[in-house]
Amino acid sequence: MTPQSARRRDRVRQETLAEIHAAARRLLVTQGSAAVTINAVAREVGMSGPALYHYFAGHEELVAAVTADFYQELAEQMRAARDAQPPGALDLRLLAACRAMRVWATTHRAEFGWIFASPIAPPDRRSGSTRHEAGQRFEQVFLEPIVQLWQTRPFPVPDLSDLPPSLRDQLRAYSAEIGAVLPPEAVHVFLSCWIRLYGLLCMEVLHQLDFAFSDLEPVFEECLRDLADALGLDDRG
Amino acid sequence: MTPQSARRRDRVRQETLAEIHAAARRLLVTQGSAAVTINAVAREVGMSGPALYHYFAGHEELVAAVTADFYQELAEQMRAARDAQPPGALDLRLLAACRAMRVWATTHRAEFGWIFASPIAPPDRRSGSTRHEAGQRFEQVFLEPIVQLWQTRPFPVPDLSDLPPSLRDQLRAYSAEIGAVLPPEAVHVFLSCWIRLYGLLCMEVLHQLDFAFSDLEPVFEECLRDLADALGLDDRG
DNA sequence: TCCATCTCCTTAATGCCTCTAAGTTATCTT
DNA sequence: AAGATAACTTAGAGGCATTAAGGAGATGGA
Repeated sequence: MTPQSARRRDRVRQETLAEIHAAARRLLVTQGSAAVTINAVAREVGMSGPALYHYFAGHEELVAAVTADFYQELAEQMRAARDAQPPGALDLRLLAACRAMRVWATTHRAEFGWIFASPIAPPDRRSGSTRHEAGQRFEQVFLEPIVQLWQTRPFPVPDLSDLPPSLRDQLRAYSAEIGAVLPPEAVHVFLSCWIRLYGLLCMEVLHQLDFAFSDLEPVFEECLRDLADALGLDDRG
Repeated sequence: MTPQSARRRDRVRQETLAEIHAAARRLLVTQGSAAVTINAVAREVGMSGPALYHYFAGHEELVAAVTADFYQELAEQMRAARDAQPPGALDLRLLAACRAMRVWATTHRAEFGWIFASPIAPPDRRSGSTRHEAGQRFEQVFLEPIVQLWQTRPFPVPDLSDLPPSLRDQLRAYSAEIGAVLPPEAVHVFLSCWIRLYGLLCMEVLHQLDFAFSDLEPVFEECLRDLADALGLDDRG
């Protein structure tokens, strides 16, 4: 066998794939989600329609692949911002990750919106799907510093026995799913923070707050202060 | 003139219009948002394609009209739940409206999702659009009891001078927009509550919390307790 | 070196979609 | 009764997703 050729062929394929992803993204950003069609993307990269089926099983798969890119890029940005802070400064690291999330979301509105409102319904949450895994990695960036925080300076948590049984069970299940790095009651705090943060960005990007706000930055900062409070952080960041 | 005939013709038109709305909704619920096409809707009501253009300028307008229906029905349900409580029980009235919102959202997932993730991007927030007005009425159902609450038993508010100037300006602007029925600092509390409540439902319906929760009812109830706290409500409801 | 094979791409074709145009029929209006 | 209007039809252009069939060139074994 000639690994030389095989390698080259593979490299070309990867380059084409990257071009396709870039073209799809360009179309999304410049012309909206409806413009991301197989044909348009193909045109953009100089192929004709059906050629894309050598790279994706269909439109849905293309969308999923691009969505996974976005998750990854977002997670990467957050991770970078987080890791730009000193390893010991857990507070700063967590806040930096949060702020990086909003910065990415607002500077990449189309992409961020695409993440949770892509034209594919219902959202593909199958375990094992590329998108699901990318989403997991994204959540992970938050989870990690919170776990560290929990281990070095535990934040206040509710008493498990005060929570409704149904909620308790779900917290236990998720705690198990993440490898029990957090006990259920700490999972509860983590998820509450996540919901407030991500929910706010979700509404912002979907224009659900335009009726009252033109700039959500101070609202986001206030949300961060709330979370810092809940986690016992020093939020002078 | 024969108002008799004119009235009849108009009645028939309204009936057809209602049939169209119903068909679009049926398609949305049973086959997802992508199935709501002009052609499919027309087929459903027994007309052929272009006939629908006598009722809507195009696909986008049809979508907007159906979306407005949903806003209206949701607002109606909330209002009904609210008004089923005694006029004096502001706490119960507010909580009832919130719970009705979630009940409608979860029993009409497709419709609720359609409200903020309809295939039309960017969301149509033009003042004067049917959808914008419907949205306003929807928010109104919340605003009203909060205004009453504010007038009869003011809830704690932040000091305006503690807020960043940009936020202050936006709160002032929105306060003015709603006719100054709430001062800016009370608007801040109102909007914070709204964001948490609506944001949670938004994430639930868009499947953004499936990774951890299968039933968000207890999470929603906890959120309600937080809001009740913030508003000084009696939340034994 | 030759030839089978595989990869990547093409065109053709089906059937769906949106939307416009033109024509028909039934229903007002006067 | 005659003209106007509303509601609908079919025809058709142009785009999209997807499948099928085929061609050109690189790969790789003989």
